[in-house]
Amino acid sequence: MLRPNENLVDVVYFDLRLKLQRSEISTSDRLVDTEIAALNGISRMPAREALLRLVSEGYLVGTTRGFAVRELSLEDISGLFEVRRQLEPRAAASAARDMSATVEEELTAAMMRIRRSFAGGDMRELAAANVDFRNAWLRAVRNRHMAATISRFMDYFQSVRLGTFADPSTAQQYLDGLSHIHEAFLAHDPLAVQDRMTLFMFAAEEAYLSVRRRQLEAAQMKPSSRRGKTGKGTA
Amino acid sequence: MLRPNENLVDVVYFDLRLKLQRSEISTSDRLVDTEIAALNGISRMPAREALLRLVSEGYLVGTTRGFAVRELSLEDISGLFEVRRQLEPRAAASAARDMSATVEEELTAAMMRIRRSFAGGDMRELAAANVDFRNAWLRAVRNRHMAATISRFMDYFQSVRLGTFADPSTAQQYLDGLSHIHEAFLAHDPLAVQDRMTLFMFAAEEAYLSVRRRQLEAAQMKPSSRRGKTGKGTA
DNA sequence: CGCCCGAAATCCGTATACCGTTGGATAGAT
DNA sequence: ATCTATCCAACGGTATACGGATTTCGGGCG
Repeated sequence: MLRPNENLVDVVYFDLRLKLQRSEISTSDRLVDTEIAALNGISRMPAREALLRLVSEGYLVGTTRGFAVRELSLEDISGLFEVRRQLEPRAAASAARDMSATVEEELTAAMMRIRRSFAGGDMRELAAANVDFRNAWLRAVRNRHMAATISRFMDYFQSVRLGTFADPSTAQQYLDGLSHIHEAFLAHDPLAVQDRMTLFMFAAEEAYLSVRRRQLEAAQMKPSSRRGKTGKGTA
Repeated sequence: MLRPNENLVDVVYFDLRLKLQRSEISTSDRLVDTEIAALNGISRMPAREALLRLVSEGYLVGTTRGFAVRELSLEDISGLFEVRRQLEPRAAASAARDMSATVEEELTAAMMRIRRSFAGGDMRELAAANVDFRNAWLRAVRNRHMAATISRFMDYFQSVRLGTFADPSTAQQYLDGLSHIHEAFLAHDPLAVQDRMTLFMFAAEEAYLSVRRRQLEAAQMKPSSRRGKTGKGTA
């Protein structure tokens, strides 16, 4: 995420982007410019431009009846993870090298929040804490192009993320992997971070693929179901 | 580059993107929506939306007096190349593995065009042929997310590219490096492609940094000079 | 009772209009 | 002649309006 400069387009854009990150918009929702405009007390154009931007960045797709969150195909997931594997381990390693004490604290705070929500079984909270964790180390990445690219590729998965925590053994595996990464960060060991992040990436890809496969199978059984409201609420 | 679907925004967007790739828009030019609209016989909004999209993708920057091509700082160049180094060698390797005969021919055709324009001293033609070469192998990259990301990162350098061919020894080095890559492609040797592409990336980074450094020094001497027209011409 | 056809609503794409800001130009003063 | 203050035009941002395509809904016919 960058800078909410001061124009209406950016306001709407970052608002929607945040909602996307938090999985507050489901795939059955339809985002309509007039509706968003009304909710924010503005005209169509800024809302529309924000939506178009999200489309051009690949988060949404335009339909004949409103905009919808993009659904990832299995090929998409594989492809996106191939890119992530090339970038994230290396970037995390550089973050481990350059990390400040502040970032370290944020990382630990996020990790604790993850453990808590995992223990409490709150999957939505877990997903949010997960975003915190990645944002924390991403802040330590000096290369802003690298950070922005990674951030973008991560955000594509928000629509599937919640599902990955459903299976307890997968979730446990996720928690272990992240703990290892966290430890390596605390040890300021870039190479360990890199290796563990690489392992984590492969496990994550597996998890996403299997979740998505199940989703697609379920959708094939029952290809019906439509309609949905947006779910906004900002000023 | 994707598909020119059929709406005016896309038409303008791809037109501008092509002009950017061909270095037909200089850093002193100012792109103004009304002007582009008039040239294409359309209203402000589609032109404006295309410009905003280019801004959000990082190709342009908005000023209070029209949009301008983004100038890369030395930090930008280093950062962008760090990402490119992570992606391109690997992607080129996969292209070498999966390449069809058609792509192989295109690659050779581009290589010949590069040699011709290099011998003829036509730098603009050389830059265009360079774009052909990368597009050829990029087409063989199955992962479209990978290809799109690489394509995007390459395009950031169009504003500097022409300058890198100015110095004869640098240009010769560039030609040699590319020839080696081409050979490796023809040999269908993914690992050789990967290694040579890696070497090429480092050399390219050096070249861009030094060109840009000279540009910035020159600009500091003579900080004046303004004004400039767009340079369009489509229907 | 179901299917087909037509009307209405929905929503995207495009056009036009207005306003505030900013940068430059012009004119006046030193 | 140069510096400064004021004015004006250019341009981006936002709002409103219109047209066309597509989907949905309802009524009539088989």
